[in-house]
Amino acid sequence: MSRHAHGQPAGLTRNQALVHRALAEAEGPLSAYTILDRLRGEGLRAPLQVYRALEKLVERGLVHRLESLNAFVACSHPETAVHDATAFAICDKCGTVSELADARLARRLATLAGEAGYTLDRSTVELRGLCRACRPAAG
Amino acid sequence: MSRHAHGQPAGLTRNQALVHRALAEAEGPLSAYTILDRLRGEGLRAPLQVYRALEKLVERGLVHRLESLNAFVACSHPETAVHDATAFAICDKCGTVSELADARLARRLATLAGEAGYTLDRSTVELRGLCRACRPAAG
DNA sequence: ATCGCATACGTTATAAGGTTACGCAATCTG
DNA sequence: CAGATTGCGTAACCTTATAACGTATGCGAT
Repeated sequence: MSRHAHGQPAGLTRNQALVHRALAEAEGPLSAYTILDRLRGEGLRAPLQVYRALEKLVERGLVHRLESLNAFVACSHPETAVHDATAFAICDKCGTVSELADARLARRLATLAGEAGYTLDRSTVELRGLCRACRPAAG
Repeated sequence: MSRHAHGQPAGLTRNQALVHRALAEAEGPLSAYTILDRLRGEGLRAPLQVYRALEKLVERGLVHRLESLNAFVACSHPETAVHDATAFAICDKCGTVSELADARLARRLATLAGEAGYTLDRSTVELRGLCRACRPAAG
């Protein structure tokens, strides 16, 4: 496995490693600007530094972008080869995010896209609702 | 059906009708600011006028927001009751969008969310790839 | 070694997308 | 008619993302 003992993936540049660590240490998704703020102490100053690092990290499947939130999360199972068919459940109240991998869903999406005449390159699946903790207790 | 002969849904305010028409007449998705620009001739001046209209239109299921594009499209089957489980296929080359409704997908998403401990309120499913016309011809 | 190329970096400025705050007008409801 | 609700218009502002430019560094081929 391409990691050191400290859990940092190998082969990252300084900025990439900083951004990845910020996300890995966060409880939930962070916006690019929040990441920037958290890394000012490390010398980062401009949005582009963060966006460039994020771009590479997303390419490598180490970070996911949550489109409906304009935010980013560290991938919770970076070992997995395929990261472009991942679904996310997002709690509308507390913001908790769960990463879901499901082959059946992936197949259904591929089939649907194919039937509509599209090749499927990557998919965005974001489910909004309430997590167990935030759900009002049942009668 | 709640429409006039001209295809405009009934019960819309002026701004809502303008925004809806702009989207219905467009070939593809439009950003809020593009809508605004197209409606300046009709007297719209500020982003908020468009966003407010969009909010209502989305609530009523007449318009969908494409999160991965930060853009909006008119719903292609507004008669359908349920608009919160719609999937979209988006061509990365020409920008064409197809709206896909699929009960099996909807069920799978509901199941997945449930298994992860979430209630499912609404889902975002956006499939990126190439449409038939843009796909390089096979051998 | 050094040229050419690719990749990352840093900085400034700016574009694009979205919201807050405030007040007025019309409509509905009791 | 009082109060509530909904929509409207304007200005200012905030957040998110990219363009444009130049520098530095590693690396393979001549």
